[in-house]
Amino acid sequence: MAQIALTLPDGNSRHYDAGITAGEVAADISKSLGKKAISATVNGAHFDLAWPIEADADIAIHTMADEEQANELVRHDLAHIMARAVQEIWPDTKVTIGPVIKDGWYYDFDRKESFTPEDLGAIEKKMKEIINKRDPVRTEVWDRARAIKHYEDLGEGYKVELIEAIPGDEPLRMYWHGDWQDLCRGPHLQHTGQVPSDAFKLMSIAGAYWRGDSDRAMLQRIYGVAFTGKEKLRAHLNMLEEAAKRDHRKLGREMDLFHMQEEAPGQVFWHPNGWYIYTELQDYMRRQQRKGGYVEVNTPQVVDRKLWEASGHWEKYQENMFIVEVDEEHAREKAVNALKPMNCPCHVQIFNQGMKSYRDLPLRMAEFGSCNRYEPSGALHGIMRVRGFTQDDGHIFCREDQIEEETAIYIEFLRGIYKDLGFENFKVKFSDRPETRSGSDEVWDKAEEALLSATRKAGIEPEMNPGEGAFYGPKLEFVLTDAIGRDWQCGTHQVDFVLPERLDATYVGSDGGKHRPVMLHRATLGSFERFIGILIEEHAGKLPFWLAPRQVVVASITSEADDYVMEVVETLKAAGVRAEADMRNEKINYKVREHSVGKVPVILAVGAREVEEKTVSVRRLGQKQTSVQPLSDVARDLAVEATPPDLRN
RNA sequence: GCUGUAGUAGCUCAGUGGUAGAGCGCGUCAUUGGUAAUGACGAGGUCGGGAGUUCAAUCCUCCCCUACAGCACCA
Repeated sequence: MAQIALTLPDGNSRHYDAGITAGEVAADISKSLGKKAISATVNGAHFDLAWPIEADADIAIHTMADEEQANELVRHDLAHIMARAVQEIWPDTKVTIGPVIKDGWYYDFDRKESFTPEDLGAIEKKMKEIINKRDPVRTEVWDRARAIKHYEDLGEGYKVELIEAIPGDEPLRMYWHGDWQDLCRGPHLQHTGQVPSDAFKLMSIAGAYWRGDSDRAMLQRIYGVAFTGKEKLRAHLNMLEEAAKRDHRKLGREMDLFHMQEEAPGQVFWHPNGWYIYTELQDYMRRQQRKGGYVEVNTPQVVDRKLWEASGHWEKYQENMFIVEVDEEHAREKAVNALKPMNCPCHVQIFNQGMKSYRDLPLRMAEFGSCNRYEPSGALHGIMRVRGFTQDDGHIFCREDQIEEETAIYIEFLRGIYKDLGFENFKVKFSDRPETRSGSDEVWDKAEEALLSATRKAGIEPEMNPGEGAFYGPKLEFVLTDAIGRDWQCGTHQVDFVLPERLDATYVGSDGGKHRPVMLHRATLGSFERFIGILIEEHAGKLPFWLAPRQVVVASITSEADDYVMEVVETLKAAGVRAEADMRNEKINYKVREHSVGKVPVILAVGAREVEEKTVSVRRLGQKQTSVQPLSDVARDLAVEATPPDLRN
């Protein structure tokens, strides 16, 4: 029999017969490792202890102490155990797929009756029974025909379809958890008892389309979370509870920032406090854009469908547009308009006025553009995904050879702004051509290459998002996450060769001939609505002082201090600080609590002593200790903090 | 849009086939207090909307609206 050399992480090599399993290697190294081993990494691949190793390789044996591998195995085995539990309780249920995801797993089932939240308890109980049985996990390799026949006989049509969709001709791995069998690429643990029975929890039931296709069957998905130990599960559940407190919908109410109501789904009623944030941000962005060489414009809300037909949006997005029909009495035909769902076609109209020369390029055009989109009801989410919103939109008209430079300039522009707003780290995703698109493949080749190369030159290696581009061009997405870790695209930068063509934008080149400009679509915050939502969750409501809607409350301790309270408020206002007085007949404890809950960053308490000394007692949000300082010093310091970062020296 | 869950006072929630309750908030009065809730009293609800069953519906049935979780979508 052939001999193979396996190299351990410490550099030592051991020699074995080919076909030895990682489990046997572990046992050979030491008896205790043989017992504790759960899996192995063989040449970078995660191996089941039962799989044969056929050639020389680097090998590392894993135990439960290896968090990454242990979590994967525990979660993956739990997916199987849950599917088994469900089929034991409801044998008419069809199984489909059940992958490991962040913090846990899910499994999709097809069953006539719906699972109820109460069922989760029953499933959990059954799962614990299976774990306690310590059933062996067994693996066999079958050829495809046999596997297909097997599933056809069982009536598991989804499994048959899965096998048929797996490319190539390789044999398939079949797993058994006790008597229960599933098609699976593995790896797995050796018996169900290795899964901690107290470190998982079934979280929720939701619908999910088979193969992610909304034209196909709606399955029932059960989500679970799992860890290697009880403490880690508890910590995770605790984290979720904390994250729920940062939810912008909750804080929006508590801080009196905005509300939404049935009559205007997906649209925001901004209250005075929220509008402070909004306008502060807008003022900031306007300054940044002026500094960045943009000209600001403004375009109509209601625009004839002809323009949307010309741009291609009518064809692709008609069902997501608010249609405004005007039936003018003497008009020959009814005018059909749409509320502007985006600004690009309007910006091209401005570009098209008059004759542009290559000397005008790059032309950076910006608009705080209010848009309305009829988003599907299920997509709405607080102020993060809405039907009425305002983008900090901009379009850069430039020559092809300016794409890279403009992209590089833009990435730096965005970076500086995100940094000012407290986002040092953000994801960058690159989305290339989607299936349905405008423009020739040559044009797409050019656009994708230019965008990607500029991004890489900016020192960013984006995450690839194949097929997710806009219909007119590839895009870069700048992604921020909410309190519970969901991704939200905020900034974007897109190359577009198509729209200038469709809307016939031209400029006169140095050769005197007409040329087609390239259009770069870009938004930094994305929309004020979404960005403010993210901002609230990121800071848990404790916004940077300059963005805080209520910056200072001056609270009297006794009514003797009322006159002085007003003096302090006036002094602060004169210094450019948003200050308000609280002279209610309440105890200082009460006032401190109320304004702390309201996330006011600074509370200044004044009583007899402060009146006497012309001082204030300063209390910062989240801090317990206070300090007594001269009013003039405090006014000076807060004036600096109240200044937006781009205006400070 | 799809699957599931939910909608009772401004907020968080309890409750019942015989037209509703708590805490907080709000108002009035008393209290002038030193850094996360002073006390007493009081005012708030056609129980998301519509239809049906019933002597009687906030509660049961159906339809609709909205929200939440996930899926699909996201110019």
